[in-house]
Amino acid sequence: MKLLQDMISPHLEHLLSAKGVKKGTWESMLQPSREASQGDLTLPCFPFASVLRMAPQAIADELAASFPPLDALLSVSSVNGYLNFKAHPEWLTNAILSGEIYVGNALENSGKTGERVLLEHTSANPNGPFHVGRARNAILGDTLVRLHRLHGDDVRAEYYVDDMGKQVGVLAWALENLGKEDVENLLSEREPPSERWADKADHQRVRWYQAAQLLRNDADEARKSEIEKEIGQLVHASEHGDVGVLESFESAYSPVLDGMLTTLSRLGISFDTFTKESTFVVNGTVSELMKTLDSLEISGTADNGAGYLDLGQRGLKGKTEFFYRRGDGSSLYATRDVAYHMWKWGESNRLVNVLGEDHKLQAKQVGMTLEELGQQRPNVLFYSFIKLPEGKMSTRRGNVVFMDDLLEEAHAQASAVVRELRPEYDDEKVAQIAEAVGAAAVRFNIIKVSPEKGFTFRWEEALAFEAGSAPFIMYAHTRACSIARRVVGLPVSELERPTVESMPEGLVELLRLMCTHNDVIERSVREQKAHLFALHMLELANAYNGFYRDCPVVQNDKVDSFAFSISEMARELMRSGLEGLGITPIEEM
RNA sequence: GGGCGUGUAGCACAGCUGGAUAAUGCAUCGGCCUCCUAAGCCGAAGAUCGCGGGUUCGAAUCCUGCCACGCCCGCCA
Repeated sequence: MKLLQDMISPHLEHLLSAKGVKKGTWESMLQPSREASQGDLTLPCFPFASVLRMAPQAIADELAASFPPLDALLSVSSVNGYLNFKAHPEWLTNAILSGEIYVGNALENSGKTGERVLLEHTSANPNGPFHVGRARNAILGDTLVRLHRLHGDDVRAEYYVDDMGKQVGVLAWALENLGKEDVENLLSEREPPSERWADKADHQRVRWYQAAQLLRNDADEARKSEIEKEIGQLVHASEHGDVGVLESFESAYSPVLDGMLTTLSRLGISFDTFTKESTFVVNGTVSELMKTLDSLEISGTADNGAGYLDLGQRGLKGKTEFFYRRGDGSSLYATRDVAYHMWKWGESNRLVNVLGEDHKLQAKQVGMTLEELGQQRPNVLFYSFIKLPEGKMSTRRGNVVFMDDLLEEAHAQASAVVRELRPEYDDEKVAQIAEAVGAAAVRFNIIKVSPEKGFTFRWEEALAFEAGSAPFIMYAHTRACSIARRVVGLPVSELERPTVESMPEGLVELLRLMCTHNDVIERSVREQKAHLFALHMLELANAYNGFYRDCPVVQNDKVDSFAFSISEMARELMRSGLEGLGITPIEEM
C-alpha cells in the first residue's frame, strides 16, 4: 500500500537513522504484510539485530513505542520481531473519497506517464484459423496492452505480419496449383471442415495449406521434388524482395489474416498497426544491416559465403554461431527481425514482445545482436504452450481446438446458464450477456495463470462460470450497477462518514483493497504479470461481495450516502479493471 | 549431451527481490434466499512446498546434486 508507505517512511527514517540504520538497508523491507490480519505494512526487524546488538523483538517494541501517532495509522504494533502498521480506515476512506485512487482507462491512451510503449504480440503466421494454443499470445499481449493503458502509458499494439518465406509460400503455391477437388481428395481421411465456418476464409484456405503439406510429405519422389522446386523459387523470390511474388503472397494470406482478426475481435482484441516483414527487405534496410554485421569484430564467414556472428565471444552458451545471411546472400528470419527491432526503437521508447517459449534462443540472439549494434534489447514476455489432453496442438496435423469453436461453445454454455437463472430475460438480452460472459470466461481462464506455466486445455475448466472465474467479477460489478439503478429517485441521507468502531469488516476490507488497486496495476505492468492483476480483481470482487453483505446502501427506501459513494467508487474500479482484463463490464447478468 | 523453464492439498493455481499460522478456486462435508441479482455469502476438512545436501537468526523462495515433465540447440519460420 504505497499511500501508507509514503506516510510512514519519513518517520521510520527519522527513528532508524537516529540509531545508525541507513535508509537503503530497510527501505525495500517495508512490505505489504503477509498476514493481512496483522496489518497493511510490515517491517521485519531481524536484520537490525546484529547491527544494533539488540533482540529483534526489543527493536520492534522500541520502534512501536516511539512511533508518532498519525492520522493515517490505526495502530503500530510489535509482534515477534515484526513491526506492523495498520492503516486507519477513516484515513483510507478519506483517500478514496478525495480521489487519490486513480481509476484509469484501459481503452484509450492517456499520456499520463509519458511512456511510449510499442507492444508487439500475436504475429501468427497467416496460414490458418486461430487455435487455442496460438491464442495465449494474443490474450496475454492484449491484456498487457490494456494494463499499460490503465496504468497511463501510451501504447501501440502491433502485429508483425509474416508475409514472406516458406509458410506463406506453401499457402500461395497451394492456392495457385490445387483445385477444390484435389484438396478434398487429399484430405479425405481428415475430419471434414465444420459447416459453421464454411464462409470464413481462414477455415477454407487452411485446407489448401494442409493439403500442400500432405503432398510435400507423401507424394511420389518426382512430384515431391517438382513441388519443392516450385515453392523454393517462390520463397527465394520473396526473400529477395520480388514485389510481384510478394503481392501474390499477400492476396493468398490476406483473407486468412482477416479471418483470424475477426476471431480475435470477438475476444476484444485489436491492433493499432500492422508491419509487414517484407518491408525491410524491399526498402533495403536488411541488406544495409547485413553489411554492418559483416564489419563487426565478432563476424565470420562460412565456406559458402554465409555470414554469422560468433556470439560465444559475448558469453552465449551452447550453439554460439548466429547466422544472419545464407550462402546465396539472402537474409534469414532473424536478420529481418533485427532490422525490424531497429525500426521499432525509432518509433517508441519502450519495446515489449510476447513470444512463445520456442523463441527463447532466437530472441536472445536478436537481443545480443542489437546490443552489438549499440541498441537496446526489447523486453520479452515468454509463455509456455497450451496442450490438449491428447497432446500438442498442431494446425498441420489437424489436432486443434479452434478459437472460433471454443467461443461458440462458451456462448452456448453461458446462454444456457442465463436462461436457467433469468427466465425473464428476452432472447436479445440473453445473447448479449452470453457473448460477454463466454468471451470473458475464455480470456480469464488463460490470463489468470502465470505465463511460464504450461497448461492443458480442458473444456470444463475453460467454461466454468463459478467463483474464481471472470463471471464472478462481472457479477460483483452488476451488483454495484444494480444498486446505482435502485438509488435513482430515492431520498439520500447527508454524507456522514462512519467512525472506525461502526465500520463492519466487509467495509474495511473493501477500503483496504481499493487502496492497493493502483499498486497492483503498477506492479503487473512493471513485471509484465497480468495474472497478478487478474487475481487482484478476484479479491476486489470478493471484497465487494463482503461490503454488499455488511453495508446496505438502500434501506427502508432511503439511501445511505456514504455507503453509496464507496459502492460507486468500487463500481468504477471494477469497471475499468474488467476492461483492463479485456472483459466487457455488463450491467446486468 | 548442452541451454532455458516447470514441479506447492484429490484436481487446478498464487506466493519465489529470503520473513509470521503457505493464499485462492474446483471437488468433499455443513449452514444461509419474506432482505440492494444466491453466477452470491458463512463455516469445516484437506499440504512430507519433487527428493537429498548446503548457506542463514529464519528457506516454498538463495546455492548445489539428483529425479520427472516441457521447450530449444536449422545457412527453417
